[in-house]
Amino acid sequence: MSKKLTKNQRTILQLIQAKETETSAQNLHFEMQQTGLKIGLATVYRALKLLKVEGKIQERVTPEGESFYSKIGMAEHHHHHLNCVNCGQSYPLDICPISQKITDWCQTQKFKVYYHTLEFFGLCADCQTQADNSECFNAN
Amino acid sequence: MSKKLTKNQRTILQLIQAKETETSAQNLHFEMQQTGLKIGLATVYRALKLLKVEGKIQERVTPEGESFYSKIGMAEHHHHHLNCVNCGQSYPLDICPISQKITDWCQTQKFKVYYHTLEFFGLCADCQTQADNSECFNAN
DNA sequence: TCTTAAAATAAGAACGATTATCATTTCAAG
DNA sequence: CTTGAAATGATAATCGTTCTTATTTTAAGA
Repeated sequence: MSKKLTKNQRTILQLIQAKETETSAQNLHFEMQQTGLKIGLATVYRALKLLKVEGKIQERVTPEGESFYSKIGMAEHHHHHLNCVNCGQSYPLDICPISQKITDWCQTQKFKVYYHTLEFFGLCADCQTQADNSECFNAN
Repeated sequence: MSKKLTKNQRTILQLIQAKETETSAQNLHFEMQQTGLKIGLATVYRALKLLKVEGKIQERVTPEGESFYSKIGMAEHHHHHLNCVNCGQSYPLDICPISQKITDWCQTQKFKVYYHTLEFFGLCADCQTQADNSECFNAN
């Protein structure tokens, strides 16, 4: 289990671990191109999938269907979001009410938990006023 | 706010409310065709977006980027999942550790919470053994 | 009941992130 | 140095979703 990583895979893992914010596959690809590292987009996706399956990074799929990747949040230091169902904006929270006890229980379900996501959905301040005016339902 | 719904929009809302399980836009479209109701796929998507923005239904985006819709879970009667990062399978849970107190706190952030999602990610029983053998990383 | 402007709709094209394909290159064991 | 497996790059294909545009429906006013 957990085979030795290739150079590309290691580079991507390090890039992600160096970031405090989540990033997309496309963005990682762009960054590597800028740095002079030639790498195919498909390879980036393949590496991300591998790292994900090995539990080394975590993925969040936005309401728009795009995936963002980040290092596994250590202890209580990970992020959840308030997501606006109208404009799609995500506002990070810094609380996490999921106790270790709950994660432990999930493990007993013959499921190996790497991490969890907790997302709240509703209307952000801006869209609350807009929605009241019954307009701007095509924000993003 | 909350304008009168069109016939199509009402039909879709009722279809969703009649279901105990989440359903996709494509599936709703298919079902309505079967029933003899002629409706365009785009109209289904527009209706779902409207209902979502009005807080009448909730959306869950799978790790594969597909959206599933369901009625807003009343009280503690909604669903969270164990999601396998390898094969993509979602196993519904029937516990929810998010207290009303937390939701209330989110409301104080000038954010109107309609609902939340809580998802656990890791390896399901099958994929744990497969991953140990370092194979089959292309399940789905 | 007509008129008419706004909203809703249908059909299909377009979009875009992701995945599949496949030929080529790299890697590691022998 | 061989050689087969794994990784890679370039690009085509996929597919759920959104956009476009012409048409139809709706609802309010005359």
